[in-house]
Amino acid sequence: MQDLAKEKRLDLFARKCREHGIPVTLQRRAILNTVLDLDNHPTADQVFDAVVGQIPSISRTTVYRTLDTLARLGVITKACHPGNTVRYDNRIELHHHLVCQRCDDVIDITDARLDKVRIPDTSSFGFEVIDFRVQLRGVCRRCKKEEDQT
Amino acid sequence: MQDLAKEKRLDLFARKCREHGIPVTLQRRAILNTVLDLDNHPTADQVFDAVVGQIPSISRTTVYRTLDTLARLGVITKACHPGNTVRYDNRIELHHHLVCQRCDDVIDITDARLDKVRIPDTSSFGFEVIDFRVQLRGVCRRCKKEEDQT
DNA sequence: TTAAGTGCAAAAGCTTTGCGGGTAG
DNA sequence: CTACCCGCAAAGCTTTTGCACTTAA
Repeated sequence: MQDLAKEKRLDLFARKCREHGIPVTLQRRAILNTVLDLDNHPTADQVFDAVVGQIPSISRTTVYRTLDTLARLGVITKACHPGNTVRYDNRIELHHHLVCQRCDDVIDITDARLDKVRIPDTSSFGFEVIDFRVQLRGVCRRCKKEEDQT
Repeated sequence: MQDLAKEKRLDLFARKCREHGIPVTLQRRAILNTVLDLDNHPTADQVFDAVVGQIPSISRTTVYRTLDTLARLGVITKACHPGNTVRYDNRIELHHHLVCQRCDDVIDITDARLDKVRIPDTSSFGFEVIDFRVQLRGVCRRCKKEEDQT
């Protein structure tokens, strides 16, 4: 990521910390900084490997905790990525997903307008598109209720 | 899932097995059957818990292996679902993903037309949409090359 | 018959937890 | 000063591997 964009993100981070009353620590800054440099959807472990270069004494635990914190603050996002904890889906026809950002629940929806999305040309990536899916990200009914009670 | 749809899917499975020359075993049928009943994007472990009721002697290993096989045959799909192996994304602005179904790699793309997707009304789910992302699923350059060589 | 699948046990990964010492505000 | 954070070690999960036995075609 470019330096200017990085500066802006670090500022955003500082502001969010003040808003939420959480301290800006050396480790948090270093971890954010590292994620901004890593461009390909790293796992927590990959971030750890990269950040150890800057702070040799840092622990895995801190990296896991901090990434979660940064995502909660909205300074980075969690990517929906096929990973170790795979979920299986018994629908093979075109459909879409509501993904709750609080509880990670996924709800199926069908919508004719979404089905008609025009697929962009991906040949410059050498990528052949077979099908697609729209993820609508937000907050589900249950989590919204819990929020209201707080 | 309704009985008719289930029958059709079990037939599809049988056909795919013949095509690929792999045996239709008792376990595979039971596991597929179970996934078709389970409607909410189950993990392998949740499928195991459900299928043990039918075949008490079945092992976790078989469930893991079979789900992978079924997904390879295209009889079920893997859902991109936030799970244990979370990936983090340093982009917080609107963008989309090319997801390779062979190697699980994710490539970022931006596309003005995709950005303009009309979000459907999700109020009947009590779901509040905050943003969205289009996943284009297919085969990446590297995997396509490997396929050609085989 | 025979290639492939299955179950078991053990290993390998990944992530979380509890706790004493340390640090930002 | 004081609440919150950090590192460590250990526990807890989930998933994969190697091997001998069993089974579908």
